[in-house]
Amino acid sequence: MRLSTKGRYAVTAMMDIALHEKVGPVTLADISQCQGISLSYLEQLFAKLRKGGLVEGVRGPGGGYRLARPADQISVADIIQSVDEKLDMTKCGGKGNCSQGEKCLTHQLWFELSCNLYRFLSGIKLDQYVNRPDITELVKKQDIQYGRFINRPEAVA
Amino acid sequence: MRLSTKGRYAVTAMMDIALHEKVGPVTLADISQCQGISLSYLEQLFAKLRKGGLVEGVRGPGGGYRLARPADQISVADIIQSVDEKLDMTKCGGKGNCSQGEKCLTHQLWFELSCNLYRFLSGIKLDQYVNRPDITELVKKQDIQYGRFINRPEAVA
DNA sequence: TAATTCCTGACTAAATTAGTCAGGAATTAG
DNA sequence: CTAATTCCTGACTAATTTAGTCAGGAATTA
Repeated sequence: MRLSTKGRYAVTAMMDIALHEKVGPVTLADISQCQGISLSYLEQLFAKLRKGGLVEGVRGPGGGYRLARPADQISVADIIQSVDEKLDMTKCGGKGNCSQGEKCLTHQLWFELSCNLYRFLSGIKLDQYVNRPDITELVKKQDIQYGRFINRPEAVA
Repeated sequence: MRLSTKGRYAVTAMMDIALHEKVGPVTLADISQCQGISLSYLEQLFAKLRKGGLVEGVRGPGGGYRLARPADQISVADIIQSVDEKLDMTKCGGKGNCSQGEKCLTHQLWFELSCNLYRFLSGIKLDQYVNRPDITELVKKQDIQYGRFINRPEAVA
């Protein structure tokens, strides 16, 4: 489990989708513009998120991405794991052969730390932020600012 | 706050020192050999740990590094922060000007997540592992395996 | 049929991580 | 005092990861 800007990008994008869930699928072009992430890079990340079973793509006009399961069943850990592949922080990848065939001195340390960190990040689900009034208000403002859904009046209603 | 292999190296090295605290200063050469980290890279990391006030260097024969304060006052967060510099995960660095002068949609999200993560990692202190019998036993075994303190019989006693 | 959007793969650039090298400064043991 | 040990510094290189670019194809809808 690594925690870098790559993971932040992924979580940010997923959050954007979750926050607009009721409106319909969200295009990568919108996310790219509003969150300031390059479109092509988003496509790389979403290839992984799709493989991870977190989102579904909807092609054609009016399409975009939507969550593959409810927001209360998607955690920050799920997202980071999908894009960062590695799960644990032990040197040996959990095999326990880090030091001349035996477990190294810090194997247990990292194993436990990984577990705790994973448990912590698993506890944070997307819906925790979606259901917050202060956040949803901010979203509305910024959607207007960026002219989002300007040619989809049915979406806003 | 980033969490990468660099941070793992730093924590691993610090743990090695903490686990041998009673024996005396630990040399980077020993850490390098036992933990499998390049000596020169360790020197880079320890330059930062020293600046961060976590360790003190002792020069000359019999020297090495020791903790600058008790092990129960050094957290994993302290160590990672020392080597990875960045503290928070917001795009703007906490300034709140991420989106056209205003806070971006996910500013609050990352701010809070950073706080929580920091609180979590701050809670894990070095002494939690030093005081565990299973770990200290492992250390002894491996010190013999690597021939550590072979010319310092007073240390073992 | 044309526009939209996902989707794929190959490529490049920048940043970070990791390691190398050469040498100097402080300290201690002999 | 001398030599060995160890920290300490800075510049350099290599590998890996992150980020972005580009070109084009596939599915869908208006």
